[in-house]
Amino acid sequence: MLMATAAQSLPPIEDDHPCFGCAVRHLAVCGSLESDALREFKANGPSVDYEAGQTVVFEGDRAANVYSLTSGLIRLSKLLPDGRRQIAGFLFPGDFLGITMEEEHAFTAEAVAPSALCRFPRRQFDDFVADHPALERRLYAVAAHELAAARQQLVLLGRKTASERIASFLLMLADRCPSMPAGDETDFPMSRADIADYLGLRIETVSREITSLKTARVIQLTGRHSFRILDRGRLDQLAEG
Amino acid sequence: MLMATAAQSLPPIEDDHPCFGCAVRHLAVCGSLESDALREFKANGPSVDYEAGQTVVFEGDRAANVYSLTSGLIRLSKLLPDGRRQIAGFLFPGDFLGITMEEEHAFTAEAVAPSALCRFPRRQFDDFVADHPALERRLYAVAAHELAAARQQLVLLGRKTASERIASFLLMLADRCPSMPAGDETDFPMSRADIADYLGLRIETVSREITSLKTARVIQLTGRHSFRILDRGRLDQLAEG
DNA sequence: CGACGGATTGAAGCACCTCAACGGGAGTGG
DNA sequence: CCACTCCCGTTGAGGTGCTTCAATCCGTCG
Repeated sequence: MLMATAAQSLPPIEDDHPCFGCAVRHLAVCGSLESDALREFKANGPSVDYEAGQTVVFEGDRAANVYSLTSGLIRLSKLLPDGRRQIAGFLFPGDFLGITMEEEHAFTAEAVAPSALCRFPRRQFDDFVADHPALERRLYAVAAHELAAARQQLVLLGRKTASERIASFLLMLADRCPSMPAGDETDFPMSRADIADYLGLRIETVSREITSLKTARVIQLTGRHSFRILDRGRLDQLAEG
Repeated sequence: MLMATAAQSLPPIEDDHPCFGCAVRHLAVCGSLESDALREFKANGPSVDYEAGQTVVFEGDRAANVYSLTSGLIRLSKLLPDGRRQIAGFLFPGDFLGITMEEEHAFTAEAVAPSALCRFPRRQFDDFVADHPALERRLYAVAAHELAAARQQLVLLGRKTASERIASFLLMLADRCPSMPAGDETDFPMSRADIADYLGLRIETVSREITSLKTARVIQLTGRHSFRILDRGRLDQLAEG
């Protein structure tokens, strides 16, 4: 129903359109473009694939390209000199990679799972955006949304306890990537190490807190990388502090 | 010299212009507008003043207005149900308040020091932005910049130690608000409590770490709310981890 | 089967927090 | 002018939540 709503406002495209069948057009920045404009846009943006673990952009690289994620999962991270790592966020299908006015990427982007992206040369992308106000607005909306999410994460990292962080994280996952068949199950492709570096914890702590939630019958582990929420109210309560 | 550079690209305005003499036009979003457009813009944006401690917008308030800070200092914060507080950022003169596509403000904005802002009704502001691509681009640039700053802060909160956080904070201050007369001195108007809630620490820890830096001759306290950097290299090193 | 990497569990340590006392500058009133 | 108070910041002592170090478990793959 949500998709239908989004689809209603989505400009229609033809069967032979290069973006026909794109599963995330209603989510991505592309969704703001009319058929012809989108065709022109996509002409500059070949699809590129990355395997799990591969790096899309390195921190400090010249920001020569921007990307739109069509499938898979990307992590944005930064490394301190001594090896400590912080993951600033995950990109899900439909998300945009390359919100910056700087010359260099500030964060490393790596594929967590096999991922496909549309890649656009930065220069051409900027020119194209300048000619398409709807796209520019959409980009601003995306940036504003990412900013709000990042600030929300600041609250988590600055003030929440380990169990509150885990609860918040599980809720976020349940919201963003519900498993396809059974709606009540959620699977997450990232490792415990990724979760830890995203939540500012150690993997042992992540493991312990997840076990603790399991023991308390708040969640049920349906696999190493999937779970089911048993007591949503309790989880909400925990996440809020 | 920096100001001169910025001023070169700044559209000139007349002596009788309502924004004539505005000290932050080269920093603010307004800087992207030509004289006439700026005049029209400012016609919708009266100046409003707040005293230290007063709230500009409450978390959850309908986002009816947006603001441009012309002088003073604003903090963006969020409160957890049990009173824990996290400050997501500080706004300095020239900064924009109201980057959001949501209906409600996600954070509370309070004046840390006496502050003056130009206030614009959100609706009119959006309409105006839609008619002025240069302003729209500037807003996107501002949002991208804020996003990068927020993500950098995520690294600090997630992975840095107390002394690294303090070092990073002092460097940020030295960068953003150098005291007017002597360039090597920096004063900061916020309390230890504000610093603590920004860095995810307790005030006692902030106090101890500052004392520690003072004892190590890395900084010199020139007052309760001002300091001088004695060993920049060491401070950089500490901040990096 | 044996080895490897990711995840879990246990025990001990430490960085930061909590609680509590003290200090010092600003404002007030005698 | 001093005494008093209040608020903010500092300092000290003890506690704890998460980390660190280490062992074990388990699914996967050669």
